[in-house]
Amino acid sequence: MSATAAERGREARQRLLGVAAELIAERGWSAVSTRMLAERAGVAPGVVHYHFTSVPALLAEAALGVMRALIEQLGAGLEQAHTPDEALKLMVGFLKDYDGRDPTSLLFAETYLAAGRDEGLRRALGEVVAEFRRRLADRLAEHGLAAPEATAAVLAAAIDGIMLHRALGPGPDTADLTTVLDRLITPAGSGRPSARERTADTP
Amino acid sequence: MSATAAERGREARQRLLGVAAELIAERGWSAVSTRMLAERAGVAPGVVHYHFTSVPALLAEAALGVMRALIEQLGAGLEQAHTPDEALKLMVGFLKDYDGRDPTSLLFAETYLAAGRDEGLRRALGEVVAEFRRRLADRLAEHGLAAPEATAAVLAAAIDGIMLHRALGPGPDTADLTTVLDRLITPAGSGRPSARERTADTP
DNA sequence: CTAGATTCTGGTCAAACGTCCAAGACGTTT
DNA sequence: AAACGTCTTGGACGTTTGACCAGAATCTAG
Repeated sequence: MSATAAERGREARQRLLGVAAELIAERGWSAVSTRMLAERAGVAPGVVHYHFTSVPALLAEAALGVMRALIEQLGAGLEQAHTPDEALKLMVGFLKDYDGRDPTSLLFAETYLAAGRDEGLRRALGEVVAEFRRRLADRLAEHGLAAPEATAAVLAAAIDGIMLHRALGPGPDTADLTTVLDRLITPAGSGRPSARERTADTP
Repeated sequence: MSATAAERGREARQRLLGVAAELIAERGWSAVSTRMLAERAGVAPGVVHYHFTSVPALLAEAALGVMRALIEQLGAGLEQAHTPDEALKLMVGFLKDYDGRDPTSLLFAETYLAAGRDEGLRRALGEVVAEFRRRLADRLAEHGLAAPEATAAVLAAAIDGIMLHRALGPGPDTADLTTVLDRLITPAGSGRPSARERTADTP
């Protein structure tokens, strides 16, 4: 088996993936070109089609890689949260880092849209989102919140939507956001969370 | 002044705007080309640059036109709503029509992203969203809801985010969605029954 | 040291791109 | 009839695109 040659190849491949994620955010999914990728990655144009079957295939692999890593990180954080409030705080904290104008947020949005035009990408991305929703719903259900799946879906969607809107201009600050989103996990008519609308048994 | 010639010109211009909105949704913002637009609009390629200074300028005008019209329509509906619940029902009703895979939803998302790469478009789109948020916040404030601006921002963002996520696969149905979003306009600890159970009492 | 993989280079290819323009078409005005 | 304003035509321009490939380079294995 080769060691140095294969390693350099793997490195070039990885560099291309990283550069692809950057460029998707900067220029938009369909505006990323073979030569752009090659130049920024510091390789000859031909290398792109040596490591990947096509440019869209490279973009899809790059985007899914970043998204899976991030979702995994956030999901792992959720496992540490002991109350829905902690989970919410964690998610709002994410909103601080990813404000809709940064490369990661843009990559997410671009990938969402590209998924609508690529069946394979759509399926893969759908799985990533579904898994995160499931993990969040599990956390919420553990604490007896009503309609945990729907709540998780709305919460996750709200986070993404807020990122999108923020890119257009200033929105509510973190404190106000937390106050409002907190309503989602604090059912009406209760003085304290998980006191009245409890429908599931906590283990 | 000419009459028929100018009229035909105006018609071709309008047709190009309509076709541009379609193609942005179908192919993505940066994948719409001069010849594509001309062919579908049934005009010669040269007509595009006769009526518009550039392709991006045409795309921006087309997208803003559609979005302004839609936001205006929804805003007008809000003026008719007498309670936050009615406003919420109206917005969830919109979600039924625009589910994230339809041309209008895609146009919205594409324009959001394109705005990040075009200062002029960003400003114009920001104004459209801000005006809608303002109208929604006014409605919510009229009924004494706490933090009406932040609530309106979150509600509007949640709607957009839900549309995005829906494009990837089935999410919660309308009823569950209404239940959860209802929490946003029915603060906890208010002592009042859930908004769903109330009918038309005004404080 | 040679034979065999693997990776990289730099260029070619047809096609499509945005933009522009000279010439034609058409109805109105003089 | 002639001149005019407005819109349309179809092609030309230079550039860039995705994909591809023959050969050079580099490394491993025998």
